[in-house]
Amino acid sequence: MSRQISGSGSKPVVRSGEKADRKSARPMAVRTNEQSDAALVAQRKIVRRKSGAQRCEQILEVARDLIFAEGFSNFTIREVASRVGISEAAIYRHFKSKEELMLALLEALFAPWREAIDKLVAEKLSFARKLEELFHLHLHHLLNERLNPVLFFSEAINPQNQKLLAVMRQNLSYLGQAVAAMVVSALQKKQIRPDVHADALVAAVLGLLQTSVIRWTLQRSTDGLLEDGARNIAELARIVSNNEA
Amino acid sequence: MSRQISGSGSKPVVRSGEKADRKSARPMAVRTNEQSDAALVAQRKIVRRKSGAQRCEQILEVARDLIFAEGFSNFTIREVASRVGISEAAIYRHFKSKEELMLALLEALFAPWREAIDKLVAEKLSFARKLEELFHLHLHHLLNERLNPVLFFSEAINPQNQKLLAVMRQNLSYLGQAVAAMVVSALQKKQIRPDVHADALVAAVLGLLQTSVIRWTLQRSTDGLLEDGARNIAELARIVSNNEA
DNA sequence: TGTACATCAGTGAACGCGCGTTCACTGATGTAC
DNA sequence: TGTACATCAGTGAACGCGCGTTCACTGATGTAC
Repeated sequence: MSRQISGSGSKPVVRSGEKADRKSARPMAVRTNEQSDAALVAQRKIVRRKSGAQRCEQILEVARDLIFAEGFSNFTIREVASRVGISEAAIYRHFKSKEELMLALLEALFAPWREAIDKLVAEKLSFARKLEELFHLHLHHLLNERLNPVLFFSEAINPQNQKLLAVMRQNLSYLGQAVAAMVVSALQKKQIRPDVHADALVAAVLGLLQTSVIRWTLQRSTDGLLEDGARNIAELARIVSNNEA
Repeated sequence: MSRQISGSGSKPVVRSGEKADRKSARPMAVRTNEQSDAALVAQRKIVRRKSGAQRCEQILEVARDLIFAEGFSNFTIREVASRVGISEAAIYRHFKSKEELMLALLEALFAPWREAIDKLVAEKLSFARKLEELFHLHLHHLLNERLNPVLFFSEAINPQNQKLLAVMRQNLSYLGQAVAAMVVSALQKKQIRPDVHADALVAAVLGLLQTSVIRWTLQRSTDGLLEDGARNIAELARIVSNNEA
């Protein structure tokens, strides 16, 4: 898009120097003879190595931060490599392609989220409390763990990549099933009015969760996000609660 | 992404010939002396002109179809131009930049949608009926008028373009205000249980609408979409309806 | 009814850029003897 | 404890490609006289 507005700067800078700075982590304004090991290493363009596993984690972490903070458009192999402090080619030592990197990132993001949901479903709490906890859990993962809606939407938008789309669908349906389990259990325990349709309630809960996500995505601000969302979901729980029981 | 899989084909084809074929609209396998005017025109690379307004509309129409069917990733000036049957440069006679084209497209998409919503809000119907109509209206515009969620999400994802993001936000809040107006009116007319919080109900309605959109975006199928959505929103209306009145 | 001319919708070719990916090569690291 | 060597994480430079955009130019169209 607005390519002429190269506001981000920092791109046409000599990259090797950049990396060295990041690694040696000291001013090093003018090179003198009493250079440190780090500086020498930097001059020789040798980067301290990390084991494969460590580096993989680091790359995923950087990618996660990058997408969370700046969206998908800035998520390039060049940018990830630059932030990690290695060359673009080095990324390919750890991930076969950009797509592989993205799939690995998705798994790293969604796995803990699914675990947390599982744990919650199994807990012995009232329906209202469970909804409340689910909402907090969901937003916690979105905001603090950077399980990013951006990631989520992005490949729904570029349906060229069927694998990523499938992963998205899978995780969304996971959430749906968890909510359905909660609703069914609450109906059995008569915590919910018996005339409430389970499917509709599930849809309403998912809708409220998604509304919060979309609101955050569009506003990029957490102002009132948790409060409003929690209030709405509590109100939904109250409306369907079985007062006669 | 998967660039090696150049499955889409049709890209590295000589482009001028492609255009000519589209215009002359006949086989024209081997050129003979008894060529038609159209073929001659094609040979001379002269495309029958359209007035500015006509062409603008056509370009927007093509862009709309393209994004609706194939998502954002295929939405390029080249592709639009190719489908319209003119050169890329010609697009710039009608739109200053790709961004301008997108803003014009957004307006073309959202304006009728907003009008339809306004009309519905003003109508004299029960709350349940209004919700039902709103749901149908929303999905009708999404699916038939191709007011595309893809468009909607896409720039939420690339927050580099603040103008587009602003338009999205604006239209979403337009919908929110319309629903709020419906709810407030229904509360006044005592069609809704008086203990229902307006904000929460608005959020639930928006949530159900968004759920339908996300479901369609991820599944790209309308199977059961209208039925399920309508059932859920009817159920919501039923749950909050004032039975004592 | 011609004619002269401004305007306007079109053209093909090129541009600079950023992207994902690959290449041959380098030097550190771990390990077997 | 050295030494030889396979492996592995790194490098810089280049690649081909698709993108948005610009260029000088062309010929059709509408209009004033």
